[in-house]
Amino acid sequence: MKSAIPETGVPITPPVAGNGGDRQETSLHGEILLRLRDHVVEGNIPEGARVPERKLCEMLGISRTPLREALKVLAAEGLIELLPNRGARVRQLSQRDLEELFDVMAGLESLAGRLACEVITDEEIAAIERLHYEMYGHYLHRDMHGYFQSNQQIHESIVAAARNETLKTTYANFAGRIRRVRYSANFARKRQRWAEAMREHEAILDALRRRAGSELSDILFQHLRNKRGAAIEHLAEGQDSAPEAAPHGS
Amino acid sequence: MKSAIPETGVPITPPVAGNGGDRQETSLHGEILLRLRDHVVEGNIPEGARVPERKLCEMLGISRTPLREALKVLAAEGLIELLPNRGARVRQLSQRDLEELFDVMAGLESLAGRLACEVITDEEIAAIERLHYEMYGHYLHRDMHGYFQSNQQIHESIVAAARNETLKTTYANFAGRIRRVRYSANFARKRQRWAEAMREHEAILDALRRRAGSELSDILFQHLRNKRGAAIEHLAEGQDSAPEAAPHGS
DNA sequence: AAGACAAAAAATGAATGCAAAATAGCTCCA
DNA sequence: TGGAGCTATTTTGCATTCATTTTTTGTCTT
Repeated sequence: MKSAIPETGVPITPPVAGNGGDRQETSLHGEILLRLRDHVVEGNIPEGARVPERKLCEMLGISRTPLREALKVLAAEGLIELLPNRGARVRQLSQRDLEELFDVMAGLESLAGRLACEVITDEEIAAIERLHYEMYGHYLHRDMHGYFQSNQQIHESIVAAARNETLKTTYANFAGRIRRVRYSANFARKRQRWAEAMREHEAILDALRRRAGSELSDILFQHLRNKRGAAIEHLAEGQDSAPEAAPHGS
Repeated sequence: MKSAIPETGVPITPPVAGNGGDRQETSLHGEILLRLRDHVVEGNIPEGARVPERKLCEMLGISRTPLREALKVLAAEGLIELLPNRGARVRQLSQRDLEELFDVMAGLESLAGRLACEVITDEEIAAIERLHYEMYGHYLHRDMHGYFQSNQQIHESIVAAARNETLKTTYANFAGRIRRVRYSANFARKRQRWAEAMREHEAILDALRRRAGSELSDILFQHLRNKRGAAIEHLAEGQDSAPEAAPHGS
């Protein structure tokens, strides 16, 4: 490798010499794609901010060609926007966009539940039950973060139990798009909504045990619909106007 | 066999001078993407066939850079595969892949139905009813092709009625992936299954009229599940070994 | 004659170069 | 002082070029 990384910018991750580490990805383009996607999903770039290619190239230590390929893919995934002749910006989600995304996620999880009922094993159910009680513990201790994690794991377990890689990939894609929001959405939970969510989770588990596919499908959809409501409300309050260009005084 | 593609130098479509005609797309890359996607979706390239960049460039009359960008996007969409250092090939769907795709489509339509019930207007329902009777006419006349079209239009109308652009886009993506199969799947319909499908459509319309969301969701899922069954069977019979080179002469 | 090895040819992956478009900067004027 | 208009710089889009990797071809050995 000869291209000395211009010292202009700080590399997004430590400049690993070999491949990207934990993920097996051979091509530079693929590696770039993974890193850029993470970088965007994790919210390191302010929403709506213009992101000059040159800067990204310097940050990543590569030329523009593979970067542009990665950008095109990220745009296709809905994470960024590509304005003709005007560069890439992190996609800014309107309230309507969020509603739509939440609904699609709800549909996917609802589908996952239905499919899971057809093929889930007792062991998988047992594992989800364990997560459920773990989550219940967090609930009792008012441990928001722990609750969030267990909750997420439960939902992911259901998706995994559906044994449908296509679904899983699609689900992951949407999850990435709303990840930022999802997190804050979780903290939006008021005490009451929290208790409600716990009850819904009981119902989910119950339907799952009985392998009641269409029932579970309904419950999951409603559960996520309620979540959506909380999330959107929360965001509507919090970020009314200026989501970018933070006033540099504070 | 080396390439079922027209010989070198023949553009896929006449080299439109201005913009792409009916679609508004400004960038060359975008134009290329649309054309290539259509080209693949319509099945002009044999499945699993290697597609040399050079040849495509000549066909499209462009250089490799925008073409490669488009290929990356198509790969992200699941239409083609990109083997490292070994070029692009049209993605070959295994039977399992198809099952998964059909299930996800079923989930998406099921979701669409549920959402549609919340917001659909009487006019939209009336339009779907018209399509339904039109389809029934085709059914009575044993007009397979007409039936197929009306059927497709009904399903698309339901998706449209959900008023969720994200869902619509995602649905279109999956529809593209299985389009080839979908078509032949349709011809797989035996007389009996056909009658069954008509009855299911009656039920769909009924649930829609009553705005019975979760009921419609169930019916749609089952309807597509049955379709899936027919399609997969058909393909398992017909294309054991050679999944390409469709004898479309029949 | 069949298989193995090696060199040539071709294809891919990435970098660089160049023209067009957009943004920034500057001058001039009311 | 503030804005319209023009110029310079930056940035994007695409073509071209360079370096590897893969594939093909040809020869030699057993």
